Amino acid sequence: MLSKSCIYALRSIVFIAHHTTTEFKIGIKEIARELELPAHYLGKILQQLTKHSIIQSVKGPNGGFSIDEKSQKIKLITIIGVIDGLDFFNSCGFGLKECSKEHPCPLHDNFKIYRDGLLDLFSSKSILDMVSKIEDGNAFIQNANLYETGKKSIKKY
Amino acid sequence: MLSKSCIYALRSIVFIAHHTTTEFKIGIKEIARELELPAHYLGKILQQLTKHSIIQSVKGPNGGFSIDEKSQKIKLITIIGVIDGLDFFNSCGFGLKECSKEHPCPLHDNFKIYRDGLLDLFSSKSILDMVSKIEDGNAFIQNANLYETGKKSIKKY
DNA sequence: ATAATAAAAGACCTGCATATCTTTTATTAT
DNA sequence: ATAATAAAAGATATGCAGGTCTTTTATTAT
Repeated sequence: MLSKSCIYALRSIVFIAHHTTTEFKIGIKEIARELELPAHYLGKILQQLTKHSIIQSVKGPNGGFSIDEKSQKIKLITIIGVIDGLDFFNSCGFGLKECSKEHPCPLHDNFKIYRDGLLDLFSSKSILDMVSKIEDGNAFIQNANLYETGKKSIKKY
Repeated sequence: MLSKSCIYALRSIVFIAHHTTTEFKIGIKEIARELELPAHYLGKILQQLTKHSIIQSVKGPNGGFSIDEKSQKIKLITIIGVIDGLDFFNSCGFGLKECSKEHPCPLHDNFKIYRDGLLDLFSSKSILDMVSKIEDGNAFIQNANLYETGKKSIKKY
């Protein structure tokens, strides 16, 4: 639904928002390491986001990426629009060229509910909303450490 | 969400169910023409479906594809499982390896609603359900003819 | 000034979904 | 038997998302 690029973008932005201030920036390598993403590829994506002023970057020593207060209020849908475009939210689940009230596919109404629901979701949630959840300990943007204590994953020996 | 292959499969099956009986079969070329799909590629897909006994095929003159009564009751999710697999319905929208109640991504609950909803939808609807809608004139599986009379698409000159 | 750092930019590679083309096999009609 | 038909099967091509590698540019610290 969302491309990998888009997912990488969203997770990185949230990570940057969580870990930086205008003074303390964070580099591609560290983001890539912490989120387990391919560093060079991530570079391209962050470039795009920088060009669109969704995040800020500084080159050279102590450089890296950060995100200002204002940008943290950006809604997820904006980022999706920049990376993937918004065609998905107006497309037919069965691939019909035109799928509308006048010429619906057999699941038009059903698909529409979910597509519209996701659109509403992405249109209502901001970067900051994600970060808050993480800071409250109610969500994660990094992968679970499989060897963490108390995780069901292990415990079988 | 569904791959092109899967969409081609679903549309073709519905088309076959709508247009054939055990006596009157339909060939790849005609299906491809009517649904505007690449014929040879479609062949491969129909092969898979035949192997899985979701449709039936006969070679030679007057041969082609058909679908028996019993197979028309097959649910869409079965076809999706054959062509795409069902990983999607158990995956994280943010790409986390583990995304669960214990280690949720920031939109875990929201994504889950839509994923589960789609799963229920595909699990409840059969080929026959699709065909019925079409035969009742309440849905289409072929693309709209842009030059059809009374379609908003044109009418601007 | 120089060296070190880190993003930006550009060129290139890879794998897979998608698509095409050709040959083979099964079936039917003559 | 033979020719025609149509799916099956196999080999090959294409396009693009995803990923890597190298060079350039901007910035900072010494």
